[in-house]
Amino acid sequence: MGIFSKTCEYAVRAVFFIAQRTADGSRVGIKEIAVNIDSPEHFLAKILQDLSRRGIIQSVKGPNGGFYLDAQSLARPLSDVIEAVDGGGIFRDCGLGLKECSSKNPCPLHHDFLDVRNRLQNMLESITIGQFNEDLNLGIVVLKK
Amino acid sequence: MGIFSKTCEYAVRAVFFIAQRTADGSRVGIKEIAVNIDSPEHFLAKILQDLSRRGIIQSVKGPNGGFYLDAQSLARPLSDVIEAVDGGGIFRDCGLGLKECSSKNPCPLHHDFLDVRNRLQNMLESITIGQFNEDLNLGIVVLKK
DNA sequence: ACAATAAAAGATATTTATATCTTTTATTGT
DNA sequence: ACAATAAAAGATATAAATATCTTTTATTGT
Ligand code: FES
Ligand code: FES
Repeated sequence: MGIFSKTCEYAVRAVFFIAQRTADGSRVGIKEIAVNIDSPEHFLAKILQDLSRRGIIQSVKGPNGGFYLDAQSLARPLSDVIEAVDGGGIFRDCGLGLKECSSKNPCPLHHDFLDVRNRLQNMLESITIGQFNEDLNLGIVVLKK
Repeated sequence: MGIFSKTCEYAVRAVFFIAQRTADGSRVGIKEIAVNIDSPEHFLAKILQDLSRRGIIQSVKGPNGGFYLDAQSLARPLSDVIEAVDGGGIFRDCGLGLKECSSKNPCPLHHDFLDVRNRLQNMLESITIGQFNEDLNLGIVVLKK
């Protein structure tokens, strides 16, 4: 596994995809999302249900229903998705697994980890969910393969 | 889980502990290591067996036996331990889980991830297993609690 | 009202990571 | 040779992450 759990990777890819596909106010269904971000459909459904309950994404049932993002959601920092799915541990926990990460009783790598973690956090807090819509449209960046 | 697997966290903590405890040429047993880095003994044994097979740490059986590190091992970069336990994925894989991480078909976060990953890699490649012995002796850094 | 649609929810299955226990092998000192 | 020691190896066990399948609920258009 990488920096995030697989679950979280799916969540971020899905959220980016929904952002791009529903910029015009339409909705996109779970099947279409799953196919386009290359994720297991039913598993992704669970993930998106959870994000929907938390208000990070929006959804409507029934015909013409699906997932979408309102203006507020599009403006959210990506870190909100990470926190919702994986929790904030990646931003805060000791890189060597000590129960407490503190500059009082630091592990040998505390100083270095703090730096890497802060960079990661700053990066994810300054990226918004909607900011790649255009690049995705242009094919400059991709969400599968 | 954090940036590394739990397995890998145990491995790094253990390796640091062995380095400190055997700087005088002695050996340290699995039980003592486990207690001092707060890890499950038998599980850690498996991990250290693997590191021993790979030549990253040294061990001898029998009375006065245990784990230790030769001069070469003390000088190893910490990245070798990470690579041995978790594989190099953390240094190379796409942060969003795309099968290939490439600047040709990049994910939206490719640029940012590349930076974070490279920093992490540089950091772990420039840290040696033995370099915290003194800080550990002085209690400036710790491996448990 | 009704039928069709699509997400939500519930239940279950599979795989991987983590952990424990037992037996074997190598080494040492007597 | 022998008994004691400690890691290595083997066999299971448990927990968590990942994945699939089925049933229910909300919404829409007719
Ligand atoms: S104590 Fe380990 S990263 Fe802070
Ligand atoms: S393609 Fe995603 S990090 Fe490089």
